Amino acid sequence: MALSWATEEQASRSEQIRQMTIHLFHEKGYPATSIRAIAKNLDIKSSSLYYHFQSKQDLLFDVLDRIMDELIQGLQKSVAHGQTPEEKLVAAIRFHISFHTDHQAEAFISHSELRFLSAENFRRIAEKRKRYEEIFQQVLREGVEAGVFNVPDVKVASYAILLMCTGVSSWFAEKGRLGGEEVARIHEDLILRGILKTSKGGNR
Amino acid sequence: MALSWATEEQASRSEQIRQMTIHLFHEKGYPATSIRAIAKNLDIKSSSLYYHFQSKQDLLFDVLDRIMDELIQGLQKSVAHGQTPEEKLVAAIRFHISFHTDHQAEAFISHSELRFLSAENFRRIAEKRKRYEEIFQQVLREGVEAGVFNVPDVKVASYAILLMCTGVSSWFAEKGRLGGEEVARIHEDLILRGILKTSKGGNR
DNA sequence: GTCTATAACTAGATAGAC
DNA sequence: GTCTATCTAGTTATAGAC
Repeated sequence: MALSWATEEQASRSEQIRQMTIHLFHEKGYPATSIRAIAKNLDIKSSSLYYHFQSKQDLLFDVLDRIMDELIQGLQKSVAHGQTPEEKLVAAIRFHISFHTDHQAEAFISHSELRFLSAENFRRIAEKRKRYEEIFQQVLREGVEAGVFNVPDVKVASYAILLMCTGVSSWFAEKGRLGGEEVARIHEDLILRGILKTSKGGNR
Repeated sequence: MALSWATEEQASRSEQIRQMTIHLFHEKGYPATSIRAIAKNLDIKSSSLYYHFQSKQDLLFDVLDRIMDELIQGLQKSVAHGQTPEEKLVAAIRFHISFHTDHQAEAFISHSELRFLSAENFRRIAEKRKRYEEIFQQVLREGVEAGVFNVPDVKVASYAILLMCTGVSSWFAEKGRLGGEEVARIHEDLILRGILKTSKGGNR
């Protein structure tokens, strides 16, 4: 599945640059990826890249900002489909993991390259990351208030759940032993059994 | 707690270089950390650094290799203290989290800088990482065989547990709301409830 | 063990032609 | 929108003095 802004058959040059940037940032990271290398991979000269983006920092921000928008939009949409806190949580976990298996490069750099953002750009991305985490925390809180979740610390639990699933992008292999859906089911099971008040999570 | 090779009151120059390297790699990453910067922070010239290490790559490998040794040794020692699978798992989680809260920089770079190792150096570090993961997997397997753990996929479960706890180093703040022990307890609880066979019909 | 000096190279970014 | 050419500054690493 391609990201929504990349679904056009003929990707614009700006979009080609973004995709190549994501690929190379994933492979080598921001500092080790030169503007020249991005350009060379697209068969243009590095100076041409500056027609589309103001600076390397600008390109980093643009890429990360779009990934965050995609994440937030997708999570909101997924959670909205659930009725109960348990359904909402499962939907959230499923979305989070499928994003991390389907877009490994995007998911990886959305964490690893944060420290290369300028102070102001970091502030803007950190805000969106907080919005994303808060959706999870809200679902957990609803479950606690409804008396179905046993979560002593919503923030720590949300970090634990997010990081466990986020980590999938570091080991998941497209052609590995398990498919994305199996991986998602294992994680749902582990998490639900970890936080549900009854132990019905195990035999859903 | 300091790492064992750093307990001497007068750290050797090589050790000072390693500590500064860890600090700067954590802050900026390998490619963005210049040999000059490491040297400057120790009030020596960059050329002097080459007396102690052959190359920047050599320094990266040396630092990561020692971190892996410390992790493996510490985990083995912790697990050996437990009698039952459950005790062993709690000991393993406690060690893993305390390492990630007490040595945030070391823990962080032991993942983030892997991709900057040369092919041969990567192979050597990856082997040690595998050894570390296998200790966790062995404990989980013992629990399954003893009939106390409900873990449908030992590998995925080990990754989920490790990554959940590993992630602590990315958000844990020394002077934050929670101490390291509280964080560890919350994670132990979440994991144990997630995998313990507490009721019948837990299998899928 | 640390220094000065420097070689050989690569980086981000811009000017101006077409 | 892409090119050539170039500026300035930074990079790893080495040679050889002390």
